[in-house]
Amino acid sequence: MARKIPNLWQEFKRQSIQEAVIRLMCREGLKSVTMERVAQEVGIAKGTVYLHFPDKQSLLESVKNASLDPLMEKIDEVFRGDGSPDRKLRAYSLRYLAYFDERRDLFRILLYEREVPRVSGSRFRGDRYRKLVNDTARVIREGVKQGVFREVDPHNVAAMFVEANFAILNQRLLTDKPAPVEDDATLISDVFLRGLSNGKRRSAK
Amino acid sequence: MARKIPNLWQEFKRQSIQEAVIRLMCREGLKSVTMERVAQEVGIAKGTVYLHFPDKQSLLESVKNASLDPLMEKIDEVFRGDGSPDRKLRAYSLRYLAYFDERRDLFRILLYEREVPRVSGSRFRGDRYRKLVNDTARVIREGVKQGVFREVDPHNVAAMFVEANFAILNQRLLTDKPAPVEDDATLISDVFLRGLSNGKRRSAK
Amino acid sequence: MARKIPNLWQEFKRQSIQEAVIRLMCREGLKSVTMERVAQEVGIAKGTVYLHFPDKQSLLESVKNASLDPLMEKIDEVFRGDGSPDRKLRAYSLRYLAYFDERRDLFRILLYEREVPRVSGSRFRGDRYRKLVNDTARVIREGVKQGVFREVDPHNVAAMFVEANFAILNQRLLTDKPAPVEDDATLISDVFLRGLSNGKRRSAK
Amino acid sequence: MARKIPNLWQEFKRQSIQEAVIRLMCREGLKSVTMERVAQEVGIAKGTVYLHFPDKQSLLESVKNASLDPLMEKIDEVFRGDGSPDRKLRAYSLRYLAYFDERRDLFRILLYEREVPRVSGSRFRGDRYRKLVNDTARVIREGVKQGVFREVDPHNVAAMFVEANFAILNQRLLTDKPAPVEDDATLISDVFLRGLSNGKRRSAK
DNA sequence: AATGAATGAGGTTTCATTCAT
DNA sequence: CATGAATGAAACCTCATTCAT
Repeated sequence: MARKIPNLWQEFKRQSIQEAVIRLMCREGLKSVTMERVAQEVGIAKGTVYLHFPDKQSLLESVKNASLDPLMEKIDEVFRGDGSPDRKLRAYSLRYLAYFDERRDLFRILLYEREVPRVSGSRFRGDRYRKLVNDTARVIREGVKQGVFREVDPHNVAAMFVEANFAILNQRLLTDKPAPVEDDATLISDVFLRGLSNGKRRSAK
Repeated sequence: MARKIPNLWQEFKRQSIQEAVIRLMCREGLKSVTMERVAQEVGIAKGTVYLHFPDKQSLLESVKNASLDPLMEKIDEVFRGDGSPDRKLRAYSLRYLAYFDERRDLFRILLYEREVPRVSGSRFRGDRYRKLVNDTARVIREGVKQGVFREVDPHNVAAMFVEANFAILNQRLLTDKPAPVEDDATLISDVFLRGLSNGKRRSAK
Repeated sequence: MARKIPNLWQEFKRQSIQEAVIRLMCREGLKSVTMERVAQEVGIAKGTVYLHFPDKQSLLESVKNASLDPLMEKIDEVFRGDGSPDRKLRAYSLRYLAYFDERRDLFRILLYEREVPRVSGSRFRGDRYRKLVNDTARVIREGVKQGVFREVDPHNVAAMFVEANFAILNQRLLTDKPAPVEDDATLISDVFLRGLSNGKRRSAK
Repeated sequence: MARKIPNLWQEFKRQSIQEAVIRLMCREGLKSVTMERVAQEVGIAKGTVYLHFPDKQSLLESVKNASLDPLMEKIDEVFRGDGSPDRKLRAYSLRYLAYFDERRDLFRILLYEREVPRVSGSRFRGDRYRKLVNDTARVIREGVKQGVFREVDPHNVAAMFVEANFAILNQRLLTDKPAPVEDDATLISDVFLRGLSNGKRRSAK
């Protein structure tokens, strides 16, 4: 039990550093995020940062992860829930857009600026992205099995869906005053759910 | 006419340099693309590169443009043609995926690696991306006007469509043996055309 | 008190670098003063120089200032003293010439060589030069008010006086064996004090 | 006689280049005076400049000389004339200040900007400067011999005189709207002629 | 005589990382 | 654990000068 205290303390400092990075990014742009400035911002010495992160790459990665993990959890939750597949997809879009709507400043940098590690080289090789697509694919596969969706390749459609959400996200991040989250989320869902809708079931309705 | 020769020669050298960059990128990754190495690769002096490109940024940009411009032209051609809006979208997907299928190596880096200039900071602010979305939006707007598509926001849907194509592109670039281009192109078109299909027209069927 | 030690150490290293610059200047000329060579001369790494001076410009500037400040202080002292205006001018010349008589080597470069920052572009716009002229003008104005000097434009005459001292300084720096400092100082003062002498006072003789 | 034509032509081109340098200096500052830009400005090739000047240093030097030579000639003329020594000094100041009053732009750069060769390293080692002081010294020596001036070291006083004129010149170049040339010239002459005046002669008056 | 493409030495600056204290 | 001075590789860019045509 005495072991746990330092761990908590360690964890606290890790977070302090990550937050400093975020503050720096938002305030002065990625270019200003040097190990020196980060340490300064936390109020510790440059060398100390290296006690918590092996190198800069890892630090930025961890910041990105820390920023995206809550979203991933929310989506996990949605997917693990017991709504129907189409409802799950609708919920996905809504949560997704809503999440980025807060902290627009941060994500503008985290997503757009080159040099933020795309987790092992590229956003598209990232575990996170793959998991997202896979999980979505599972939902779609489920929908197909249930006859809610027509016969399509779940994995490909999932990629399209994820990416389409990303597209709208980008439109929103770049617009100064985006439309209400609900409207855009509905747009995505509508296009996709129609696109996936099973003719039979529909006419049956 | 004697005047044209040096221009051709200049152009040839510009291309030699661009090709050196591409070779370097593919062989050793973007990190190895320094002005020094590029010059070495071409077999000229560092300073000579600067006779053809004002700075590194411009060089990388030109490489990217040179790589993507032919695609943009093909798509322009499709959009300027006189097919119906839905046919245009189908053609878009097909040309798009087919184009990247050649030169997979190059685009893996050009698209994924951070630090390749996204033309003024970000792929999503890039002129090319904007133009693509705008042009696509025009097609969709046309489709809506003609009653082929239901009432949607053409710009947002265009963004989704463009990005969905990109999604599939990514899937293909990351897979070792992707499905036939036609299959994937059909998938995209099917989802979107269904998703956009006008109820009335449907019922008219 | 323990805090003061690093500050002293810092200051010491700053001075080591400045001295290296001076040594380099004197030995091999200004052209050889590159950041690389300076570091080499001190026996530290190139980057370390930048821990003490933000850039090369600042370094050279600081060397010049460090070299001239003691003189400025001496002259300030003279001017703040309570001698009569003519005595102050005499003292000025004497201190001025005496100061440069030591360290002739250094000043030959510091004053003559192009490229030593003239503090904001030119020796004649420099704060130091302006202050010198202004302070001298004040002394002359005082002399005029007291009736020691005849009515002249204090600022213009001050410029002449300062520059005439500089002229003699140059003559001295360029001669291998200059006359005694006192003789030259007396010469300047004599010419100027006569030139400024008030007719009335004269006739009073 | 056929030989003379190419010489004139050569001379013309030399001057074209010098003028280009002057234009460039005045328009964009010394930093923009690269061999490339100079050639561009003349409308010839970079290499051609080197047919007329062995290197950049020489070019700038020649520009400075070409700009100052006419002044030197005027002063020579004055000194060779048969006025009395004091009249010669008065004339010197007048011509000197008047000369710089035209072309203020050019001389601001030529005199102030570092990096314009001071002719073999320094303005004070320059032949021109030395000649000026020597010639002036000769005039003063003459004045002493004639009993117009009291016994002083002609060379040192000459240096002071030359430099004092320079001082006023600087004041004028730096002021936006300087006093009339005559006023400043009179000031210098008055101070110096008084300072040099022979007591006896005066009282004799 | 003229050209101008090519050179490459030379310079400044940045910053991730190390390590002695 | 923490520090922060020191490092030095690495990158970009400039431009005077040369020389084959």
